[in-house]
Amino acid sequence: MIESERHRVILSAVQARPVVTVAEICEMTDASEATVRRDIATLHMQKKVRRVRGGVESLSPPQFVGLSGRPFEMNATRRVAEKRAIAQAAVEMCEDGDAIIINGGTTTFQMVHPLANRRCLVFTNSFPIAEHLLKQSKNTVMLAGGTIYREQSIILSPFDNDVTRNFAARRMFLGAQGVSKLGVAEQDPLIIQAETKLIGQADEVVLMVDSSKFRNRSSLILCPLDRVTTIITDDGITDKDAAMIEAAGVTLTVTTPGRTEGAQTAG
Amino acid sequence: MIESERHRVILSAVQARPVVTVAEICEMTDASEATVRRDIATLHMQKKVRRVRGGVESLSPPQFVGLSGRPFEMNATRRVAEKRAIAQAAVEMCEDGDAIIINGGTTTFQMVHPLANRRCLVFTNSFPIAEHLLKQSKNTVMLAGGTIYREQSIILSPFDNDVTRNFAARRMFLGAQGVSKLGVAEQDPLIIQAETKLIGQADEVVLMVDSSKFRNRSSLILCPLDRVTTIITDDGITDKDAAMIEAAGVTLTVTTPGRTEGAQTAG
DNA sequence: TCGTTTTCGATCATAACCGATCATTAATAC
DNA sequence: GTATTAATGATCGGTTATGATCGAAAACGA
Repeated sequence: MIESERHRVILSAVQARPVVTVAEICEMTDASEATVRRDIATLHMQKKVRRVRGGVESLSPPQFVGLSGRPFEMNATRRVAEKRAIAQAAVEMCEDGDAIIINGGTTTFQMVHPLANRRCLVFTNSFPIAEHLLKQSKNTVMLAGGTIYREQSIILSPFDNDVTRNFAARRMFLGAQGVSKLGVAEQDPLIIQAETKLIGQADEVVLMVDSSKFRNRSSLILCPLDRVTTIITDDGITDKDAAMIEAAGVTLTVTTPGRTEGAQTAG
Repeated sequence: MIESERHRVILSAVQARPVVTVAEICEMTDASEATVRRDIATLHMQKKVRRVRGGVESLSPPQFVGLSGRPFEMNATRRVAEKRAIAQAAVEMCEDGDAIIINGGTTTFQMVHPLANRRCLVFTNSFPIAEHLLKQSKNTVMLAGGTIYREQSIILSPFDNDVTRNFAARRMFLGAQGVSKLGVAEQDPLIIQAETKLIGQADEVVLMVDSSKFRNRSSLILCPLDRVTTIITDDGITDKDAAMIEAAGVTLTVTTPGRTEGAQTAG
């Protein structure tokens, strides 16, 4: 087995469960202990995994797994201030009693805090979002059924005929990896699959992306831009991108991360 | 089980109930008392848990409001020893790779700890069970879709065509409020509804009830006794009840709460 | 208060793990 | 074909974790 192959095996093993021992990896790869240790050292240097005595563990789970208090930690996510402001603006679009869909993602996750004292009907495919809303809010929570994918922390069912098809919402809130005139883009096929299932169940689609996402090029297009009703972003957006959005007939809401309240609407 | 793995287990266990004893952690991790003490000391230094005489406790007591405001954890503290012994015996029926269904309940919830180092495919309608298995075990977790009911902490969908129908398991593990020759009884119609959905998806049904449940009179019959393959209970069961079970052609497993190993099978 | 039981901390031998080194093998270049 | 390089596996010494033992300390019951 070649080196990159082993690395792949290790990475996938680590995301399948919290911790994998050296011996287990030896067995999986038919490599010697020495080689596995070298692989682990390499991946550790690349910050792909955390090395612990006896084996490796995933880099993310200490937060995602380590419940107690806040689910997956802010530290893991970049541009928290922007995401918080965007999430705040998103929640301000909701009223008590609304039926909304919140797709899993680090930006949408920020909605759980402003949602704390709302009473909406929330459908989500994100385990951390459901967990947080359950424990810290009075919203009614509905969850998609299926396998829980640890890495993405989303729940996805291979079957089409699940509870998702029976839920109709006024709005769906959605994060994404990239936005361009080609449409809304993601990187992970699994996430595409999960989002595609939900996107048809809402009248309006609200896309929540910080301004850096307009510079991202991701290969997988989720949907065209005109499927989106509203885009919420931060004030780092360029005039050119703003023009592009308005040209597509999409409402643009620009937030100012500094202030808590700060949400100015334009377009 | 390596160090970081044990730490995970401890953190997760502490979060499940207010205080966990050293002996309990030994059992969960297959480690010696000395090692567990060292682990506790380490976590205490890291301010992850509080070390108390006899075991560990959570740093944040208020965190213990489960999904609902109160009931889950409180309820779970009744007859814990019995429930844990029963859960232990239940897990011993499982092998790695098995597809099993675990219905929500305080008795079945105790299965999450012995399941820590198994690798099964677990389908559940219980949010807390999914949460714990996800965070502290290597098992693949599948979750039923639907509304999350805080009081019962189960997930239930009003629709029949959900992911549940596509899951076939070897065994289903089930708790109940009462058992008599009339059958398996519950008190909450919602729980009846949830259990009915699952009970048809498994070849064998394993009923986990502590011996006090044989004296309970609940009005809602879930299923007749002969739908159950095995009943696991504790040694408080009367000869009369044992005879009744055997007369119904059900295998009876009696556990001895005091001992760690203690599971004697008869019938 | 005393004696009993449980829990704790320290010590030590053992075992597991790690890092470094070196010989061997495989791949590639010349 | 050989030479060069990288990767791998085995070995070994040092380090760290582990489990058993035992005496001390703390809780408990009378």
